[in-house]
Amino acid sequence: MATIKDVAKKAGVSVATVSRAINDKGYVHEDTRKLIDEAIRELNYKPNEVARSLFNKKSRLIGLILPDIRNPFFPELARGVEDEMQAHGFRLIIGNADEQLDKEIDYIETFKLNNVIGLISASTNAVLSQYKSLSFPLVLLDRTSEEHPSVHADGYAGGRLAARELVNRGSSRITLLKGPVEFQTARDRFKGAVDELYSANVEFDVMTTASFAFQEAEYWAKELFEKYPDTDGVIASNDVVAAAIIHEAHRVGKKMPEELQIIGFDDIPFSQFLYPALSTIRQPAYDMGREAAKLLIKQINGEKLESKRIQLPVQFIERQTTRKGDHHD
Amino acid sequence: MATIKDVAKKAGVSVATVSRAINDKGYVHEDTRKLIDEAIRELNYKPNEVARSLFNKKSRLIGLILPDIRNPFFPELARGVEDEMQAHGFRLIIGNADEQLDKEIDYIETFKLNNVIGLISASTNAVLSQYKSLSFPLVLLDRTSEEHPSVHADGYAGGRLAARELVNRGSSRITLLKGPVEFQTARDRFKGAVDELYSANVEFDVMTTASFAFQEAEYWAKELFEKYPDTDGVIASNDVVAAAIIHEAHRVGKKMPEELQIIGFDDIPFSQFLYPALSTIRQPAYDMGREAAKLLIKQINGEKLESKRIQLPVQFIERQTTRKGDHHD
DNA sequence: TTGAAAGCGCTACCAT
DNA sequence: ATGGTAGCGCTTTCAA
Repeated sequence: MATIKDVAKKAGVSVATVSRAINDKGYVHEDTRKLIDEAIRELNYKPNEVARSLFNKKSRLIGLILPDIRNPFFPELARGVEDEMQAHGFRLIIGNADEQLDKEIDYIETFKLNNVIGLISASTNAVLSQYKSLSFPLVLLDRTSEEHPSVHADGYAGGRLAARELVNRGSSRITLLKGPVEFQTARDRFKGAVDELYSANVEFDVMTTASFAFQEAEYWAKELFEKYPDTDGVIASNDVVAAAIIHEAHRVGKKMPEELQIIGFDDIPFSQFLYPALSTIRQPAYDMGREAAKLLIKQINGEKLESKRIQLPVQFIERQTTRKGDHHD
Repeated sequence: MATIKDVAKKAGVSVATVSRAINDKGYVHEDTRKLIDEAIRELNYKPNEVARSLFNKKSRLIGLILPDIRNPFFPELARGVEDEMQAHGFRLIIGNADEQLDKEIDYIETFKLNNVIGLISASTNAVLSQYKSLSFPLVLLDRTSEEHPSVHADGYAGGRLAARELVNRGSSRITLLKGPVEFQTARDRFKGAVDELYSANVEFDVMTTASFAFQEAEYWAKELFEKYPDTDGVIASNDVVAAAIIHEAHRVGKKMPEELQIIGFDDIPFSQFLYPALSTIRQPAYDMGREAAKLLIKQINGEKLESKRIQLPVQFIERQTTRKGDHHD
């Protein structure tokens, strides 16, 4: 690979001048610049990012930590981040924490040691001391905390919405699945649903699903019908769990949506292909990713953030696991 | 962040000695080492990867290029790669090419400029000249070429198997979906199915699905039933497409598996949750990822590769979109 | 407008 | 067994 020295030699100038030329800093004569551009092109020169990074203590790399790359919600977030970053000349490197604390810590460490210029984390353990001692900006995605800027969907409204739709469509013995308690987002959804159910004066049971992951979703589904065989409406903790419940409902012979209504959360691409197609509360994952990226870029550029906590609206997506409602809103 | 200088000062030795100590190279007295370890711990020193990388022209980073992070097959590959790499002290950075050539090129460039020590690519355009001029080893994953070591599943056998199962279970007007022609893997599957169908002397139509992606899957499904309304057996190009077909089949009122059998390819986690649960040809994605990682690590360590093309077996997963067969194998 | 030189943090060579 | 030092490729003073 050609270095800046090669370029300098070829153009007959010093490396300092070349450096100024590439970075558009300080003076460089028009003619000299031409010479340099020419040399760069001929040698197909690309500045060595590592050397730059060593000097600047900043690369052009952005780290993104995902808690579980297998849950389709997160790849969608990643795409939003990616597209926005790409448009601004930053490069994204993704780390999959696999819901394991040590992996997450490893990735943070890797990102630090490789001089990322910023970090977006959609992962579990934002409370971690690891996140405090960062020398670069951090944005929380699909998570919140007091200390860091964040982007998340309105889980509380989502919870209320899910409950309201279910009630309006006639479920009266509702089972509310509560996601992992560590997640603020999961708690928000839960609280929203509880509040709505209380105020509508509808009976409901609560079951905790201690994870959002695939492997366990089936287990939660089985447990659900064992514990609450009479339930006629389920508010699932996310679409993956909802998918498992639909599957199990078929197995135990429940008719959907006649005998059992189900509402998911997320609206992952697969939900439309389920049978019956899953009604769900949609989080605008792609947009959330983009917003998080924008927030991070602002910080990198040293701009003031007008809002540190960006909350995006959710939306009820009506499909086939809910009945036609008589409501109007 | 503490540097090697700080450690040296604190331990009262030279940086050279510290360097030798951390890297276990050359002599360093037991007592000195203790001093150094002590200093490292007190300062919480971590060697700066960027500086190391600048000198060595090698980082500990492995690049992984995925063609489409939204197709659940690829995250599964990624996890295999990740786990194996982690066990060997390498760090994985994932790039999502999003099936776009320029993004793929960008990622290769980023990886180069950040001195990755090796690259695994599951992406489209392995033919690219970009892949030729690499200064670090490359392993192709879910792809093959003559020039580079690769790991892939036995698509040909998979195609045969899919066709055989469908025929044995009584489909006689089969529609064979052919994936994107650029992919050797897609061509292999196709060829396998064609060969089997010919030798079984069964009628079949061919429809090309020019992508594996979600957004288009629904379109292929609709096209399928418009063009071939009488088909009673579909060999889908992958599970995502199969999911869309199941969905569409419900819409047009086809009973599965009685009137229509479907076989997918991949066995992504979601397939078990479809209704009817999808029968499919399973690729051992996680293992493929691990094997690719092993292959890359061997190359990095300069070991000879006994086999450059690793082919993993596929397997028929019987679920509900195929009828009970009368066959025995 | 340009260039010489120092230095980012680390490793490796060569002395000692 | 240890240390001084050059140099990886780049940017940035500072002088010219």
